[in-house]
Amino acid sequence: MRRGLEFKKKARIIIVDDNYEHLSGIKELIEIESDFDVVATATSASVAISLIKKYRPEIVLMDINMPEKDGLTAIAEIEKLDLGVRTIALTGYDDPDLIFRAMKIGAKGYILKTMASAQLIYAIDEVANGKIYLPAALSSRFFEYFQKSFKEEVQAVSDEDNLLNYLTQREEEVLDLLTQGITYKGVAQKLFISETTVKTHVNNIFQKLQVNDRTQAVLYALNNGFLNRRKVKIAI
Amino acid sequence: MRRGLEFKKKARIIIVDDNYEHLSGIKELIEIESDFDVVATATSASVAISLIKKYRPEIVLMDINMPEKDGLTAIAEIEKLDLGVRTIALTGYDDPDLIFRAMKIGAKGYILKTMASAQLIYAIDEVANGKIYLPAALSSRFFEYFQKSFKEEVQAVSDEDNLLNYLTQREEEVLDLLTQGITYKGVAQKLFISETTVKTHVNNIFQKLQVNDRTQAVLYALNNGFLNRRKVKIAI
DNA sequence: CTGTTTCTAAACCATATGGTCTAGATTGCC
DNA sequence: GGCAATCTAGACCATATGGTTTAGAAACAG
Repeated sequence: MRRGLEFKKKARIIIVDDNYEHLSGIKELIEIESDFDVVATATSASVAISLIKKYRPEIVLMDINMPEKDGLTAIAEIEKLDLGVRTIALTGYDDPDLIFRAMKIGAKGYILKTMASAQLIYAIDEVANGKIYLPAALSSRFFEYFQKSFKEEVQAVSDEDNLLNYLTQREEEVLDLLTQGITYKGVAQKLFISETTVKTHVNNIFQKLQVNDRTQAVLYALNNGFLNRRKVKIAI
Repeated sequence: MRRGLEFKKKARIIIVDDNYEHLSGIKELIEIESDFDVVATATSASVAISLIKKYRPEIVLMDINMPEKDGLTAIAEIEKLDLGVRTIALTGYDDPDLIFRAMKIGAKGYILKTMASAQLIYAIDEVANGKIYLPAALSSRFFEYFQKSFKEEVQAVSDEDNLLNYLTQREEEVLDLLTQGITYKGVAQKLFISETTVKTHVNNIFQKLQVNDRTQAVLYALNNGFLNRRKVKIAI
């Protein structure tokens, strides 16, 4: 284990939960069952941000379900501060969308309140040691969601009747340059051909892609995975 | 456990590895230490695809590092077939990029060859039961990579000196229509203003975005999170 | 009230772009 | 050899696009 006694430093923690009873419950739990140091607590996200700036803790336990400013936004803000603070999301729901969003904005862990206290301690320990911790059950949910959102995109992109497949090599080169916002003249120079030849290619491209102008051609190309067919989009 | 004896069905498995010794090693391991049914094996991805179509297994163990057609491409193809086959990636490397790409294209698990045999069996079991399984260590790596790629995009997108921020509301509306490949005339009709007004707006947009034509403006907009600033790109 | 910003719109002009047709050279295939 | 596809390139024309300037109306801030 890399966290041998010689390296062990009591991780300093701030807990945020709008429910005061939960808050003190978690605080006590941590103080009794671990050797972490709860330096502060907060019942609102805005207060929490100030406390974080002041105390610079290693770990923040953040309840996601809070009125006013919600936990996700708070996590995003904390990440933006870039203080090296590692945040663990704490919530009652294993909603895949919540998990996905939390991990996306930079949460280093995600724990359900219903989980055993030992698991909470373990999670804090892992995250304090630089790892990212997501319990297997939540991890599984995350990936289902993750893959689903990709699948929809990929299908749209790698279709057989992608009109881009009908382009000749030269036409692809021309389109490639068009997607960089280069004029016909520029394309002609880059490819060492005359401008009229470029125009011929472009017209053929338009017909093959069934569009009327360069902007539409570029949009078609980008939306159908032309430039680097290995790129896709994901909704946050 | 949901997989009580009454529901247990011997999962049928196909193993793919270009190294024949590894292949038979894994096969034996599974046959001895579990009650899964290895219905076929293959030493190349193309053969594997045929076998999968023929046997319709529940699980495919796919080596990622293969010559000719690599495992990732194979997994993508299998997913495209949409036969309900669940694929587990098997490799020697815990390269985060590999893990990310494998999970993105739809692998339901990712196991290192160096891992204990019990873990392989466990993974197969989990995946056969409809879950997605990624060992904690790999999961951690995945998320680091995942978050890093998001962080870069988010920074690029939500930058203060994003020239898009200088656009007025009307200019944004015009640009929005431009990014849909609509002509000036079309924009004018949609916004109920004259074509010359559109031109004025467009010219202002060009100056603010420091570009010379609509294609470049559209590209700038797309690359800087104009359309739906909550969308980002990730490389597979 | 005055200056600023934004949205509107026109005139004028130059050039880039798009549509269509024709055609030679090259390559590869049957 | 001959056909098909591809890349090349020109002519010709219509229109869309881009650059610049000017200017009125409305909203808003100081």
